[in-house]
Formats: sequence, structure tokens, C-alpha cells
Amino acid sequence: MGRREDICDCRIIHEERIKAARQGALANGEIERMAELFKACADANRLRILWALRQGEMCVCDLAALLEVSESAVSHQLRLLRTLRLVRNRREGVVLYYRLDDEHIEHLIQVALTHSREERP
Amino acid sequence: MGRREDICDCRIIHEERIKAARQGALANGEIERMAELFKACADANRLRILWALRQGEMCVCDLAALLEVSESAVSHQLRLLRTLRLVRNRREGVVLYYRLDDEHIEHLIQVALTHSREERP
DNA sequence: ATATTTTATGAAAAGTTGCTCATATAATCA
DNA sequence: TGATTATATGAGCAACTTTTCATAAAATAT
Repeated sequence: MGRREDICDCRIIHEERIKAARQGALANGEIERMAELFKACADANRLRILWALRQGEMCVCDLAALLEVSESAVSHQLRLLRTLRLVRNRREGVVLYYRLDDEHIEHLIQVALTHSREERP
Repeated sequence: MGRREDICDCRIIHEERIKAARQGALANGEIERMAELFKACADANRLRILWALRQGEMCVCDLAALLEVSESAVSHQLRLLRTLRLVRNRREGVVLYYRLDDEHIEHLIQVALTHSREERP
């Protein structure tokens, strides 16, 4: 008892499958980065922001008005999205205009939307 | 002061854009469902499970061994994935075999992977 | 310079998630 | 029947997120 492997306390039923899964597995860093990307999209307010920015750039104040939340809250969410490179901004005087960082995000959201719409009754 | 609209305490700078965004906006329920789908994928262990199941079905014990976490933890995660219809199971005696519920999930993950790989330096 | 405006940020409160541990259930076996 | 095996589930806790509140910073105007 206490060997490194047996986190699973019942006999391993399909060693072959586990071996295969281990070989097909992604590197740890890759899984983490994917999870981060999904996390960025895993919040209704952030999704609303990303969805709105498809149509063109908007400033913090616009987004706050659209989502009906405080500017501070939007700003925090934008920081997260900026850090993860989903959005990018451009300053014009006092105003910061945010836009999507690239088209991939739009694609990802479209796929998710299609999937969630096709969900069973 | 106190009108319904001014959650945003600075003047609304681009009413046109807000109006446009409101028209293009998704229904609330739709945003929530999309967020749920993203949430389901927004965890490294759940992603590992989904990624592994691409190759074929596995039982709880297999997955626990693969991820090196407790069976209880895997079972909780599987329940979440089941509830959100990302996985489905089949009983054979005492053993429950889990598999992806449909091919959309695989597609979604592939898009995310591609995107996260193409991220800038 | 000072005041004003828009946005950013840090800290703490409020809310959510993911794990563990103990217990329950469902199928099988003796 | 009772015992065993594989999995499910509920409660509780630790870790993390999201919002709020107060304050700071950057650009502009006076």
C-alpha cells in the first residue's frame, strides 16, 4: 500500500485503454492553456462583452451600459480578457476602445453557440 | 437621478453602438447556456476526461487512474459533464462506461486547442 | 495648477467550485 | 441472505472568482 500509482483503489479494469489514453494525452501545459481559454469564455458577462465586440469596438462605458453592470466590474473583466489576449484596446484621448484580439475567438464562440443550440430537448 | 438606465455613471458615449449591440445581442438564456458549456470545459481535469474519451469509452476507475485523482472526484466531474450532456454512460454489470455524448464536443475542443496553440509569443 | 472625465487597480466581501470524507446505491458473488 | 465491488451522492471545507468600494492614474479642459 502507498505506491505512487494507486490513487485508484479498485483494480484497474482496462490497462490497455489507460495506456492508449496516456499516449494520446496532451502535454500538461497545453491542457492548462486550453482550460484558461475556456475559462475566459465561461462567464455570462464576459461572453456578452465578447459577443458585443464582434460588431466593432466599444469603450468601457458603453459596455457597462450594455451589460447593466458597474464600469469597475467591466474593467476587471476586460483586464482578464486582455491578459488572456482575447481583447485588445486602443486609446483615443481619455477613452479606451476595446475590440476582439483576433477572429479565432469569434469562431470559438460560434461553435459553442451552434453546439448549445443543437442540444437535445 | 435614479432612473433605470444609468447604471453607467458617466455619459453614454456611443448610443448608436449600444443600440446596435442590443439588437445583435443574444437572448439571456442563450448566453447562460453557452457560458455553461464553456464552464464544463473550463477545468483541466474535465478537459483531460473529455480528451481521453475521444479515443473511446472508459470507466470511472480508468479515468481516476489516468488523471491520478480519486474516483469520487472523477465521479463528481462526470456528473457535471453528464448533466450538461457532454458525456453519456452505459452500464455493463457493475461498471459504467462513459463516452462523449456527441461529436460536437470534440469539435469545440479541437477549435480551442488550435486557438490556444496559435497564441502569440 | 486644479478640476473633470474615463478607466484601472487593490483589498475585501460575496458567491462559486472542486475536492475529501463518509455514506448510499446497484449489480454481482458466495 | 450477506459480502464485495464499482460508482454516486451529500455535506463540509479550502481555494478560487466576481463584484463592490475606495482610491489612483492618465488625458483633457479651464
